[in-house]
Amino acid sequence: MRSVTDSDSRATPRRTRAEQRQQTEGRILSAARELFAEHGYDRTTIRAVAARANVDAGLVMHYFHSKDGLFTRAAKLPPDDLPDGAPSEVAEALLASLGKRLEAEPVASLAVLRSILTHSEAAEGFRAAGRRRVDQIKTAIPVGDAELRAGLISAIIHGVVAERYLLRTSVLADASPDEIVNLLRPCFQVLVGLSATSGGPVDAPHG
Amino acid sequence: MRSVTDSDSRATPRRTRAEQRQQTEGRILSAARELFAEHGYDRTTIRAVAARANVDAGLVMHYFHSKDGLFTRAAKLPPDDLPDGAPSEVAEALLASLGKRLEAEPVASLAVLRSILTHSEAAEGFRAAGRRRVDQIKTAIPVGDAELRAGLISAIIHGVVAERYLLRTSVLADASPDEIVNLLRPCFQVLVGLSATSGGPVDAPHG
DNA sequence: TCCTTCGTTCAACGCTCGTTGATTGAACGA
DNA sequence: TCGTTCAATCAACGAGCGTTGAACGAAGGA
Repeated sequence: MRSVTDSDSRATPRRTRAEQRQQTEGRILSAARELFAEHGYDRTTIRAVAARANVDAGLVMHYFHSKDGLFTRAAKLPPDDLPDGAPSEVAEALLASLGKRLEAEPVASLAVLRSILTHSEAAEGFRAAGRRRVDQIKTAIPVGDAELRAGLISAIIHGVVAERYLLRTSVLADASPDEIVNLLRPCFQVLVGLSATSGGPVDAPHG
Repeated sequence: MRSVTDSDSRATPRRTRAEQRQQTEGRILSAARELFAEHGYDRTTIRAVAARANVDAGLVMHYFHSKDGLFTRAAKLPPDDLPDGAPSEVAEALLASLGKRLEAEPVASLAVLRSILTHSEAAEGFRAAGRRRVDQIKTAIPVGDAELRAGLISAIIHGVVAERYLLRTSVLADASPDEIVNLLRPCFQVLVGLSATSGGPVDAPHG
């Protein structure tokens, strides 16, 4: 219950300036990620971020120059690369990646997702990531409408994640990741060009 | 290109008070729906709605009492009832309903959808509608995890609609409704409990 | 006709927000 | 040790917002 980042930032004065700054910046970024994920860009106040990070609002401005700057830094996502290969492998890789996102809340990713519909910068970043994903999937699907198929898979993933974590639709919020992944498996297989009943592990319907 | 509701609300003074009021209210509601759908709840200003409706902001308050009141009225949706029956029929009905929503922008529905992630009232209305839909679908699916299956279908529909109209992801925004519906058909059939290749019209893959 | 009703406008209040600039005091380099 | 750097605070500005209440003028009823 006791850590270095306690309520008073000057509790342990035995730190170099660089350490101090890095630590404070980190605290601000964590607070920002949480609040952006919880309330979205517009409803998240610089003052609120500062308060959660035990810091003055002016300091947030000093470090990140603007609210947009803070969001850009806080919502920066590592590019998720799925291995290309046979369609069945791609389908399984997509399902595994989805499963991982359903195991534990991906806070930074939720910060973007929550703000996507009302903040143009978040939307643009999301579209760019979507294009990358579509291009990756496309190369593994040997059909003419590969782009649309990849786009649909993307839409399904984001729809499920959004309803589970942002909207907390009870059905999806309570389900186990495995249940969801198993039900979605035939969908992904079909969209990837496979028949629904061939290739990859297919579980019997639950219950 | 010419209608009674032109820029000047006093252009045709030959109207009774009730007509006048109803007309102005309608103009305000249309403007509100458009702006809520375009920018979401937070970024839509009462002043902006009033300006688009060629009316003073105070009048909007006078008629709707608050911004929330305006949103509630503007975002009121007619309940979409899909016929219950055999799983295959339900799947087709869901696909048809999706197809309709993909043919023409459903503005009122988009106003809700755009505001869902940041406005709690919109979220609650959405969840309620979702529960109704899930209950409807559930009765037609004879398996144990019917609720989750229905929830997934819901999530897919909203994911697709959101990416097409709100995010305007190029792949989904440019595709024809038929292409989307046909690709999604096997997914819905599987989720509804059918095998992907039996029952209902199944098109050959496009291209 | 006169008084009431009501659609509509206008100016303003109070609040919150992003942002700024001055200021303080401790860490730092010479 | 002394002057500089820089993390951090504080008070304030200006803009935009939802909301209010007074005021005006045309429609409606007696």
